[in-house]
Amino acid sequence: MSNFDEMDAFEGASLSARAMAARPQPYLDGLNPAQRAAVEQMDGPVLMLAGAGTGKTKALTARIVHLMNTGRARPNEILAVTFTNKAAREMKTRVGSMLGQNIEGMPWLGTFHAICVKLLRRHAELVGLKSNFTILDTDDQLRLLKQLIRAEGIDDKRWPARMLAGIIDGWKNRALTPDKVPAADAAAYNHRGAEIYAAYQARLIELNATDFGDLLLHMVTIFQTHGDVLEQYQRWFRYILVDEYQDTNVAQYLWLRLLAQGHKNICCVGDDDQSIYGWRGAEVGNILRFETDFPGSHVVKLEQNYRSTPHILAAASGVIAGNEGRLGKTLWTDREEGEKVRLIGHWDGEEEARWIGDEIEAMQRGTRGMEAVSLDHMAILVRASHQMRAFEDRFLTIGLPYRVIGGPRFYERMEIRDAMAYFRVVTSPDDDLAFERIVNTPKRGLGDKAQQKIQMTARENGVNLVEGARILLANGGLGGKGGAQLRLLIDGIERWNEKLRGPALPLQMDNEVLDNESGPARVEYGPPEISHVELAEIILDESGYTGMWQNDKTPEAPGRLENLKELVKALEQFENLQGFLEHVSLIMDNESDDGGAKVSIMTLHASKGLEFPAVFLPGWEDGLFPSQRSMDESGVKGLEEERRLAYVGITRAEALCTISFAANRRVFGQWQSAMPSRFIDELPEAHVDVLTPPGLYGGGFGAAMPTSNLHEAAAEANVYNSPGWRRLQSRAGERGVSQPSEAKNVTIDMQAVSSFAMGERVFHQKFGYGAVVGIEGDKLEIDFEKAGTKKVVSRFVTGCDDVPF
DNA sequence: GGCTCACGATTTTTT
DNA sequence: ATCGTGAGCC
Repeated sequence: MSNFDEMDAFEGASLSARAMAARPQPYLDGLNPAQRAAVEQMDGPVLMLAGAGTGKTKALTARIVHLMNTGRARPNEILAVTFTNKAAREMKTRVGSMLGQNIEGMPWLGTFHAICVKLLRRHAELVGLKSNFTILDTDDQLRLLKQLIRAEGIDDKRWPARMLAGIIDGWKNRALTPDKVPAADAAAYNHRGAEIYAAYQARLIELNATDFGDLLLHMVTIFQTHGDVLEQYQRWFRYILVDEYQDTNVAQYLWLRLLAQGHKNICCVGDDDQSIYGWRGAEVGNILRFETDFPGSHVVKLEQNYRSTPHILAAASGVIAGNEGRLGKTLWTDREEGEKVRLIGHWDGEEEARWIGDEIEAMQRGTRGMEAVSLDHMAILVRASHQMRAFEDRFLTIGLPYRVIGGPRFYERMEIRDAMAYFRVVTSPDDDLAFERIVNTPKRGLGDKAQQKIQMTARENGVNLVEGARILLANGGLGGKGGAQLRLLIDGIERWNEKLRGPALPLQMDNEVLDNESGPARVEYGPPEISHVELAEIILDESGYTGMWQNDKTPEAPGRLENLKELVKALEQFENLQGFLEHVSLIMDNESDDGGAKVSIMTLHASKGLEFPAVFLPGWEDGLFPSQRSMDESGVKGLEEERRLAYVGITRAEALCTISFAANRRVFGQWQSAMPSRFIDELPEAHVDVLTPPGLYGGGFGAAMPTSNLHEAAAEANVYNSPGWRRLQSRAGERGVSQPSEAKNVTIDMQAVSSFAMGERVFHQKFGYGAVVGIEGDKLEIDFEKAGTKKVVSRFVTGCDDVPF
């Protein structure tokens, strides 16, 4: 691109605009016309419809840079919202590197929640909160609800707190405060839902706390009831950008719409075909309605796909075409044809796992002249997390390294939450929920009775639980071992709190004007006597929490201690405990990964936004995928969302996509047979290879025979759905008849014979301690103390010098 | 107050 | 099958 081209584009524009345009704009190079249009259409509402793999992040970041570069907005006047911290981080990094310098921060680039926290801290008093409110996690939320439910005398067995939490979340997603719950929802939670919701909200205010949903809800409320506050931000945010717009819920939508009414420069990026979060409140309708919601808008479609082969795109398009009411895009690519999508049926889930394992090993090795593929470049995407087990079991047995994406996150682990609760009690003694969590952890002999006494005393005196406990002890209301232990804890909290050196005076909150640097109102802290890292160690140590895990003999204990160490290490990056707690309540991700190539296993939901050269999509059976529950609960809408999930799955693949299903599967301990997924029928035949299933003699079904119907070819599996056939098959499997489609030379490495002896006590990362009860080559059969008998490759276990148990 | 046994539920999940 | 919860028992 030359500057002349650039000038041409601006011919007729004012001199200043031309002068602006004359600035170097290297970020425009390498954008395709659609992307470029999305970047250069700066005025008014813009909907960037970005199909899978069409380079939307590139366009989005280029747009941000362009806005700054052309002087349309300063970095702090751009509001850029994402759903995940990961996305926010990526955008920050990319904007930074595109600018080729360290941008002086974009304070308003972040997740909906992070941005709302910033705003809410400035205006907390408008909804009855103090600016230092705490953000409850789901655990606290549930405990609080349970208390309220019991106080109402409701049987929380018949009416679980979880259920109510879900209902309340749903209302919050729809921006409904207790007084606005519609009559149609009156029957919710045994007709008491709205009532308890109101009580819950009131209690949160008392606790000076919010849950995640409140962050949005409170801000919408403030914007709706305080025109002056809203106006101030409408003026401030000259440009608004929203990522993954199809995932926004009603509250987020309202929030955005209110803010966008000022300059009307809102750019929403999304793909209606990838809307897969309807079950948690996302409204596809938001993106479908964009043009009517924002009159005078421009729609730009990004349709050139840079990720997948034509066969893969065609397969995905074929499936998604079954949905009604799409905005409609046609993905295309100039890549080479590549391999067709592969389809294969199996006898049962275990065989499916075995076949995929073999297939992965073959690809890793490189077969049929194809290049070897790194395990990092392969992924297995499942509908429900319980499907992962079959793969984990199999991969553990054959020694195939894998990683599970999206399991419990670091900050959701019990030990981390416990530790955090200690920090919370120390930093804010009013945090009753945190106190409840740790008062008897480790065990201090303070059971229900003692805890109730503390609650009573606190309530009678109108103080927090820590204070209540102190009074109770002073009155001699709790004696014995429990009393002494409680004394220790209370004294400890006091001691730690002194060492903490509470916050010095918060700087004046200025609600009138946004300061130019536009950071959140900052609170300064005095110099602590000891570092918060040391303090954290002291707290965990003196409270006996670390000791509790050191004395714990379960296989998880060492890992938990490790996590605690990591937690303390993470503290170093923060100025103080408060800052850390704030960060953690919003950032719940865990990206730590040790080296070594591994196959990724994850749910389809977790795979959105990712890509892999080779993707396996197992479990395509009606009832499992599409999920029966989804169809029962949400009918056609549910089915369409499942179909979008299929679309997301297929479009994760760059070069090789393998779909499979099993005729039989164990569900909740019961064997069940299933029909192949209806989505299989929707795959366009011209782009699919039906593989011969292994172990089915003579290619019992679908053997690349010209059939008019893939489904029919695949469904024949059920013909053989009898116990006798099954037994025959399982034996065939054991004899090794089951082979991947690529013939391979199986070499059994006899060198690898394990160095373990029968009866030897060993330790395994996942299963804990056990004894060797069988040895076959390098595979060991181990009777684990906790996990039962498993076959495991010897290099995954370590011997221990312990005395045999 | 702590432990054991029985019962029930069991898609997807970020912040 | 398996896991977490809660009631009931020591």
